[in-house]
Amino acid sequence: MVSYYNHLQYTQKHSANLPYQPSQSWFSPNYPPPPNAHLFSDVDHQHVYYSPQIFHQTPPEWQTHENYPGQQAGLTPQGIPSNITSGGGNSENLTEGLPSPPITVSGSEMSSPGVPNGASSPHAPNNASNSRPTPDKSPFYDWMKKPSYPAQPNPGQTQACCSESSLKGFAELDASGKTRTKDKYRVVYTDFQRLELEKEYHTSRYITIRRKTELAQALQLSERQVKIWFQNRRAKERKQNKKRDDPLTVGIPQHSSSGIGSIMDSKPKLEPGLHLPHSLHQMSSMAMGMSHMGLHPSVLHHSHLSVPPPPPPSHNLHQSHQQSTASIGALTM
DNA sequence: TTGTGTTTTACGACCTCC
DNA sequence: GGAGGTCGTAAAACACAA
Repeated sequence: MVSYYNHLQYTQKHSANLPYQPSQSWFSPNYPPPPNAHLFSDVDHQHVYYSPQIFHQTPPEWQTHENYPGQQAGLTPQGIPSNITSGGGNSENLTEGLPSPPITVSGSEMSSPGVPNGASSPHAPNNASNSRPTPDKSPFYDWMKKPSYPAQPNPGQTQACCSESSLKGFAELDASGKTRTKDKYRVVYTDFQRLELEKEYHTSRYITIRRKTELAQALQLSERQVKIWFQNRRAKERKQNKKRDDPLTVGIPQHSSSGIGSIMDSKPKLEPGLHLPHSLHQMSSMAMGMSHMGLHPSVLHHSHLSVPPPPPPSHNLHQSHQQSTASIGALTM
C-alpha cells in the first residue's frame, strides 16, 4: 500500500493567515469561499453547479432554509463568490502546469487535485449584511453549528508535509509495521472542505463516482480522500446512532428500533441496493427524477422519517448521477 | 503547562459485486 | 481483479479541566 497524501491541499489550507478568526462560526459571513468555486458551473450540463450549494440545481430543503449558511455575503445570487466569478476558469485550469501528485495510485483514486489556490484564494468580504438581513447565527443543523475544529490555528505546523520532496524518503513504519509518511500522518481539512463534504453527505450518504470526482476537484482533494471521508462520515453517523439508540434498544430487536440507526447501521451482507424493496428504489428514482425535472425533492421529505436512507449503492448504481435525497431529513446529529 | 478525552484523517483487513 | 462497502484502529489535531 502506498500513501496518498495530497500535497496540494496543504498549501491551500495552511495559508499563513486565517481568512477568519478561529472563534468565528465556520459558516460565518467571513467564511472563505472556495478558491475555485467557479468550477461548479455546468460540469455535465445536467445541473447548474454552484457553490456553496454546489452541484444542486434545486437545493434540498435543508439548504433552502433561511439560515442556510451558504447564503452569505460575498456570494452572487448563484452562490458564487462574487470576487472570483470573473476568473473564468475551468477544470482544465486546475491542473495546468502543476506537478503531479507526489504519489500516484492505480485507477482514479488519486485524481490530480486542483491548483493550490491559497495565495489567490479570495476571502469573502466582511459585508455579511449585504446579501441577507441579519443572518441568523443559529444553524439549522447541528453539524453547521459545531465548528468541529476551528481552522488551523497554526497553519504552518503541518504544512510542509507533503511537498514532493518531503514525501520522498520519509516513509516509516508505524506501530503496526505499515508505511506511512513520516512528517504527516493526516491532514486537517479546511472548514470549507468539510462544509461542502457535509452538504454533499446530507444530500446523499453515498457519493456517486461522478460527484466524487467533481467534489474532489472542487475541494482540491483526491477522490480517495473524498471516498474515505464519506466512509468515515458514515461510520461517525453509525456510531452516533448507536450511542443514541443504545438505551432504547436494550432487549429490543434491532429491526424494531424506532430510530433510523438500526437500519443504517446494519451492515449489509450483500450490496444492499440490490435488495431494497422496490418502493425504496422507486422513491429514490422519484427523488432523482423530480430533481432533474426541477421539482424540489423536499416534497419527499415528509416521508424521510419513515424511509431509511439509501444503502450503499450497487455498482451499477454508481453510474447514476445522483442518489436519492431521501435521507436528508433523517440526518440530524 | 500538562494530562486526558474526543474528533478527525487515513489505512488495512475483509466482504460482496461485477 | 478492481471497485467500494464496513469495521477496527492508529495517530494527529483539538478541547478542556486541573
